[in-house]
Amino acid sequence: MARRRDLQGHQERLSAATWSVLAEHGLAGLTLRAVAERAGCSTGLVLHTFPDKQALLVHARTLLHERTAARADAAQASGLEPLDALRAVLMQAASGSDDKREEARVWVGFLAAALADPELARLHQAHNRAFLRRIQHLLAACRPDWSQDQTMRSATALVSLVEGLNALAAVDPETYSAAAQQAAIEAALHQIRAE
Amino acid sequence: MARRRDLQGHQERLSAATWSVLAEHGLAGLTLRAVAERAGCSTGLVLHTFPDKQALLVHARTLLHERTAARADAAQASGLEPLDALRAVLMQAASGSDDKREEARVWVGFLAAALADPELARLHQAHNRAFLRRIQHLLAACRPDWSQDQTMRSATALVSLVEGLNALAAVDPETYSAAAQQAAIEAALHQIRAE
DNA sequence: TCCGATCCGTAACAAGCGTTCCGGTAACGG
DNA sequence: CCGTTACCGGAACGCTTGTTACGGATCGGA
Repeated sequence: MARRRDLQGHQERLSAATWSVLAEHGLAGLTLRAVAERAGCSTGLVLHTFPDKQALLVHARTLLHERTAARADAAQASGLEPLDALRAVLMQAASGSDDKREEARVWVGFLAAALADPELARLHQAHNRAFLRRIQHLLAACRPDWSQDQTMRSATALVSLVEGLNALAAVDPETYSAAAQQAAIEAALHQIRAE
Repeated sequence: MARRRDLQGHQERLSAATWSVLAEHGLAGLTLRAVAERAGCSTGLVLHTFPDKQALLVHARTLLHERTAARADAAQASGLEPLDALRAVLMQAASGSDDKREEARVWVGFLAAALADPELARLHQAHNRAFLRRIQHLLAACRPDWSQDQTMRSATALVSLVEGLNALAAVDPETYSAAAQQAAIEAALHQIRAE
């Protein structure tokens, strides 16, 4: 026997480095060497931790979703009233702060990578549909009088609004500032309440 | 003197090939060789038509915007009532048909490329802000009683909704079908009318 | 203490990239 | 009809990429 490595720790550290590089240098700059340098290790460690580059991307994408899902869980639990819970979930999903905007850039990068990689596309679909279901359930609690169709339509619109805000803020943070995003979400919530 | 080349024709053909490759193989598959093969020419012609790869991307991005702007102009002119004009513009911007969905994939690709390329980011901002202003003006015609702030907020929400629908439909066309997109846009328009 | 198994950094590999350059070729003017 | 000139294809270059293989470093157990 000999020294035991911290596999899970390496995976998480390399995934974090992947996010960082992806946010800063985009998809084209996301090389194994750049990830290794950002993580402070060699490219050898990267491919001892993951079988290949795609596996690294898949792990980073999955971990990103788990983080956001946990954050959404916390936001959802914080709100007592159904509408407050819905607001909290939508607001934390939007890219208000700087680190959230970095996360939005990473999200756009993974989205573009999913255009060519079927596995990443599968992951994106699964995660986005889970988010859609979450909003749908919150919406049903807010408006139990709505039909399932109407609830579904409204959930689709809310999710599209939030992800559209994120995507646009990733490249144009001035126009889509935190205040502009909050105002847009608040207006959409107002519609939910009033209609 | 000798034979004269069709510079503009080559530029347009290569830009179209760029869109096609970008939609099918993503950012990573967007190589000069792939573009040349799709256009049915050699890589030499590509770099005789454009100084380098970035210039090709910039031209393709600009041409894409001009096409969509022309289509938006046509949609805007077709509607007699202000609300109908707004509806027509939003609907043509959404990715209902198959070729529109391909366009949405291209848009996502350029968006991700803009994360690392400042020039592409500049173009994206300019084009998106122009679209935002267009919606803002249409909205002002629909609701002259609204304040400028309220008009601006609503325009931001509408643009984010449409671009979010496009981005999500690019990777998950089943969930974000043409019908789902139209329903989401129609619901947003209903809010404009009712509020 | 020393052995041996385990882990990781280094260096090399082939493949593919953007880009350059030159030779053949096609078209126009005389 | 022919010579000149502009144009384009294709091969080559240097570089970077993902991936692999090897050797040294490092720790646990006897």
